[in-house]
Amino acid sequence: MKRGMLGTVTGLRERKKQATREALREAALRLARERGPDNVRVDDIAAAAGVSPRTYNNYYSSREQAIVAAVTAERETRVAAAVAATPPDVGLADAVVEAIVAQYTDPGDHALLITTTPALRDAFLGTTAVIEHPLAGAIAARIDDADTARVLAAGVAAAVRVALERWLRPTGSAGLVTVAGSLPDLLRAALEPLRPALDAAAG
Amino acid sequence: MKRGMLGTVTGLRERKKQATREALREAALRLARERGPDNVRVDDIAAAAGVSPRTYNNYYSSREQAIVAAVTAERETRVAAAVAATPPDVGLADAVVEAIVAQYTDPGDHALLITTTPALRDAFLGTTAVIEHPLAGAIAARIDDADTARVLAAGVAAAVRVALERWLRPTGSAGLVTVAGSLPDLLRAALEPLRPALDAAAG
DNA sequence: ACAACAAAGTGCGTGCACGCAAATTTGCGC
DNA sequence: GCGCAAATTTGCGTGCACGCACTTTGTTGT
Repeated sequence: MKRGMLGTVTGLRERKKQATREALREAALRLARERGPDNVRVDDIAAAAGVSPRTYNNYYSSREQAIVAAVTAERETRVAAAVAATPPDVGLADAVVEAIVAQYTDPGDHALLITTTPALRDAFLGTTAVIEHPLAGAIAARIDDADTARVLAAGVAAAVRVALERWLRPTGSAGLVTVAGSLPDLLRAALEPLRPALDAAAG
Repeated sequence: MKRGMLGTVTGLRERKKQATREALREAALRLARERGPDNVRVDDIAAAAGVSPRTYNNYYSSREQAIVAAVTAERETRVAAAVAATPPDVGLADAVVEAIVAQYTDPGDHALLITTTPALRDAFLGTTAVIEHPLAGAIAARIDDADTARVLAAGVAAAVRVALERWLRPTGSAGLVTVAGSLPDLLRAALEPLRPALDAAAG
């Protein structure tokens, strides 16, 4: 198997695969915008991407995943990269928090699309799990304990999920205020309680 | 609607509902043991519990949930109760860790059944999310910040999930040792990195 | 260039989750 | 007891995820 100097595979196969992946998620996003998320069948997405319906499920394992994948793109790798690129004199807690906040600051406003449908909300919240492994790798590079890094990454991902839940809920249940501030603020607030754990592991 | 002095509903309706729930999960567990998890259709479970197949999905939203629900029973409420019952002179971190370890010490050995099928493994790992809300309540009773409690509970749940993943994986991928110790040990190890966060919130 | 091989795409069949609306059961005041 | 309103159960239809076997398409060694 021919490979580039870094782990990236240069073969036509792999390029075609990524192209199909991208075609699928972009088709999904476009159709969801046009018709509304509920009026898009999985067959439509597959047809728009020029593949069979069965192939769709070789790439995405639920109808909603393609849509949220188009929105979140490659957020997970960029979070990990941002942590890895942070100079060592910045504390681990700061590195992680800033990386998260930066990557979750949404340039294009996809919030409207996501909040529309409950199933999309859930799929979107599920994406927090994806950052877990890359982030664990980035943290492990700064502390020398891979197991601890894994737990911390999982904790961070969980905190991010909590922040996103608060952001997506207009109101709690009964009259309680639950000030839904800006997403960056919510993220910082949710990550705050984990700072001691990150600092302790890095110290 | 008539209610007891505590939140519990005394009506026949609610009792029947819980009875159905229990009948379903016990039927699911029994059939899974008898035939093996893959040879149990959702219709069989419903029939064994004396309800229609459609009703099954009014109680459990996936085929595997009933089985794991039978195994985990009401672990989540007992974890929360254990934390709440811990005397205040015990640190929050100790209270949480011991409560988790105690409730995840499995009297009946269901490990064999769970590890058999990938889908069951996933469903079992999914149950960690259920302890999140009760645990958040119990933690919130000890620190006066509900938002922080929520994040900490989510972090703890995530750590438990990591521990369970390690427990269920015989080996990593390539030759790496990854000593899969006893579950209590794995739980303590996974929760260790979060202690600073718990202590900081309690202090 | 060509053959052998591996990997991705496809069609089909099965089981499943869930929305919806009709039928049944339960709780409660009379 | 009686009947009404609400909650629960049920049947049905639809869309979906995925295992499996097979075809198509890159890739690799000679």
